[in-house]
Amino acid sequence: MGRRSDHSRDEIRQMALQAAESIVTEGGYKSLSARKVANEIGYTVGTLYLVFDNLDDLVLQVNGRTLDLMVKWLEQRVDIRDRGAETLCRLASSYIDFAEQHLSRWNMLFEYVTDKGNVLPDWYEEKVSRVFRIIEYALPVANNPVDQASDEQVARVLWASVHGICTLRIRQRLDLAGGQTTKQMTHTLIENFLRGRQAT
Amino acid sequence: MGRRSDHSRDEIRQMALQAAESIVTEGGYKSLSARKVANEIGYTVGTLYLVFDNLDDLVLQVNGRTLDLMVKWLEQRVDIRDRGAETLCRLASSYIDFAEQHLSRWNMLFEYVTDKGNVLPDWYEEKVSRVFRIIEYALPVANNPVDQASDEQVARVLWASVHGICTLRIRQRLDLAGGQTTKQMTHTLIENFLRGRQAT
DNA sequence: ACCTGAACACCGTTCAAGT
DNA sequence: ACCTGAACACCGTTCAAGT
Repeated sequence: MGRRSDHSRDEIRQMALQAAESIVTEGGYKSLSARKVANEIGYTVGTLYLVFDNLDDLVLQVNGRTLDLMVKWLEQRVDIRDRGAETLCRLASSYIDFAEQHLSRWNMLFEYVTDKGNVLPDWYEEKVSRVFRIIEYALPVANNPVDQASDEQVARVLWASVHGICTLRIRQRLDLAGGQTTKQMTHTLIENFLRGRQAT
Repeated sequence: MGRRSDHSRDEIRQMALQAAESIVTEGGYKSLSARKVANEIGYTVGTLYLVFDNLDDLVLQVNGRTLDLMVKWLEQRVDIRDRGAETLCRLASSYIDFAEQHLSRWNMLFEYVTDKGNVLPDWYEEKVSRVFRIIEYALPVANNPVDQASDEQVARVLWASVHGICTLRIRQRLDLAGGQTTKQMTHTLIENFLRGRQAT
């Protein structure tokens, strides 16, 4: 056996990531396995461990790419120079659309629970905060910036909230009370919150 | 082999659920396995499948009990006759405390993604809405109930939001911007939202 | 009737051995 | 140097066979 050099280390990595993505997209993250990925790219399992630390590492890389995709998705749908409630609502709607459109990958994004303390590498944290930054820029300027949470803080509060609505909805933990849609819920949230923020 | 009747069907179920809970609490939901549960209760794997449809079924039952525990936890910490922002903040804090105190079981609660459509049985949905009802009762009466989302709707919006903050925090997807704690975030959320709701 | 335990078809991960 | 494939220690799930 051994020695083929058909592909560079990095090529194998890219191939594996793409294969993993299509497996997850097709059958959900529970259907992902090292053997399947290896098979799909025409290598054996062993090779995968030359290129990734373990399966969790591979998952993390895929999740990183999902975050990249999400940033692009949001930026394509909202003009980053716009601000205000309307823009934030459009961002929330786009976020929900993304989750629905890439359901399996979105699920994997938040399923990932590492065994030891859930610490994430810096490059990953950076990708996460890039999402938050989009929200931050869309925040309307506060009326009374004194004794107010900073924009950075508000962006996080607001986005975590939108995310919560989105999760519970997708995980079916949220029977739609009174027939409100997920988008309506996020709009209720954003409008009331911002009104309250201006009325300090 | 066969035939022991040391325990009734239901006793075995209870034992298995308790064993599963302690396994999850100890080592996280990823460490849960049918063989481990069987071993812990002194039966073989086969027996588990006489009592549960499959491992997902067992997980769902455990999750149901976690929800019961959560309801009790919240009710113990907040007087259900109280209403208003302060009460809601206390509920949010208690929710976060619960997640931290029962981290592994809380993680399992939201990890559970069924393969087919994520549909959950009625008895489970009922347990979920019991949590929402606690929030609903704590909502202050709206100033201007006309053209307002109903209390039921607002309760869901608000609680999904608190949940989102809690999730992202626990999953480490939320670097604490400006050093705000999770509890501060929920309070910012609740106070601004309610102020906005009264200021219609 | 109740439970077993072996079997099936899978896993993640490692590493001596081949080219 | 690069990759293999067999091995190890696990999985979930089923079901003929024992008492």
